[in-house]
Amino acid sequence: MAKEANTYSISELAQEFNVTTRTIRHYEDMSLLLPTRQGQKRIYSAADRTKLKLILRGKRLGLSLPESRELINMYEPGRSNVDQLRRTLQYIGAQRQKLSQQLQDIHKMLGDLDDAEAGCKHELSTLHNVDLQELEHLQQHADKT
Amino acid sequence: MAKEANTYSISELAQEFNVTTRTIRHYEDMSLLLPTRQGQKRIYSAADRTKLKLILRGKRLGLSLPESRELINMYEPGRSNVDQLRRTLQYIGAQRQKLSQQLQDIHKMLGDLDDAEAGCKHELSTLHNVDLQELEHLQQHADKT
DNA sequence: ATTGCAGTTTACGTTAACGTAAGTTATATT
DNA sequence: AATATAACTTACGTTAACGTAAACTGCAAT
Repeated sequence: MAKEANTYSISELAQEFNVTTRTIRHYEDMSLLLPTRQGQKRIYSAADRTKLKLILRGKRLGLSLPESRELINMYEPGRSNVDQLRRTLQYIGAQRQKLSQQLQDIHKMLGDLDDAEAGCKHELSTLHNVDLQELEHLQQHADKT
Repeated sequence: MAKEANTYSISELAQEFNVTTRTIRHYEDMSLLLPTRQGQKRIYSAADRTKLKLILRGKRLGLSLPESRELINMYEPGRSNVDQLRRTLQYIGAQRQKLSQQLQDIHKMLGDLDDAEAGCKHELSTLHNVDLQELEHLQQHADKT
């Protein structure tokens, strides 16, 4: 049984996810990540990498860092407290609501984009006709001289 | 033909969309809205109301105010410039990409929420069993005294 | 006339999420 | 040994999107 290292340096993760090392350290400051250390250097596990991925996904969806922290902690075990579990279930429901609202928003916006695109293309085509007319004028003018 | 007023005061819009008047004025400062005036007071048209709705939708999807401004301007006429139209089409495409990325993110996160919920409910059920066992102990203890 | 809203302007304050710079340390390479 | 490279800590700076406070202006009802 060989040792499966499967760890990452901070710059490896930074490269992979296209963020700065400062950003990753900031997430640690905000208690979203807690990599082990090798001397002074941070060593990130596969789990850490996944957490980072979740944070960035949350960011794309407009979550704050505390919100992402909540979600990450949810996915982890060891909350064995009934009240806390109930609160977590509440939170899950709330998040679902937000996401379904976002789904609606996205579909509406996609519709709007379709309309806008159609409008643009239409205008473009009429403008092209104008261009062609102007071009003909120019050519006639050129013919005359 | 009667006149259809269909205008709003700033506080009416604020109430309807659950934002502060400060927020609405801020959008004006950022050139997202440009209501007419009745003396000093701002008068918002139905079009202004729609714009506000678009801004807030954009906000829910993580757009910045300049981005929302772009989108709003897109939906309006009078850009009759070929280059500008092409750039707008580009922008539309980019937005679509972002939205489809968000769609993916949302579906993934919804899946994660399902998992988390299942985990929670499972833990809750086992904890309830523990509670029941403890309850029995307590009752037996109470019986003894 | 005054009290009380609803609205206005001006301007400084606040928070989140990093950016950026300066100085330090550890490891590897020439 | 010296230099480079990557990482580290500390700490002040920046930007967006408003919040908040202060002081002013109508207009309406008491």
